Amino acid sequence: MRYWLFKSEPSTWSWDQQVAKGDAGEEWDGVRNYQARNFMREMEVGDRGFFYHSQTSREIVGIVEVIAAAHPDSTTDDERWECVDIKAVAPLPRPVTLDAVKADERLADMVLVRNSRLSVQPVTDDQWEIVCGLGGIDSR
DNA sequence: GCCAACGTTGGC
DNA sequence: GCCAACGTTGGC
Repeated sequence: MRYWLFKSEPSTWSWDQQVAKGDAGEEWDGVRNYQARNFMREMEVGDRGFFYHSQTSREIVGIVEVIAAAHPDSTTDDERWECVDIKAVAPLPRPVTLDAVKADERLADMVLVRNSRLSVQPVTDDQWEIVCGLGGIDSR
């Protein structure tokens, strides 16, 4: 299993909205960036990811699971763009802020720090465990 | 609200 | 194929 990070502005699509979708999940649509799309193409059903709120709160707030592999993005006719479907798995008991990530030298290489503009990012196994630890959750 | 960083577009 | 111009993102 691989790990990822999904970034969203809460005013556009928030964790609460994701949770409200339940196990049915939702398309992670609207991505118009080749790097982000390519990462989604690599995803497999069962992969897990962090849900990150950009802009106003700037923190990792929950864990999601990929429930459908990459398929055409229903919000555009442009066949270049694809997306996966994800569902909310659990909130982090203690959201991990961007400041906390930056303050932890073990996380210095996270894409979130290195390339803050990329909206879909890979997360290493080590980074996953560290962030889960900071968030107060068992990283199974 | 500002600005730096980055990606995309289009003229040549 | 290069590069300037432009648009967007996101941290501050």
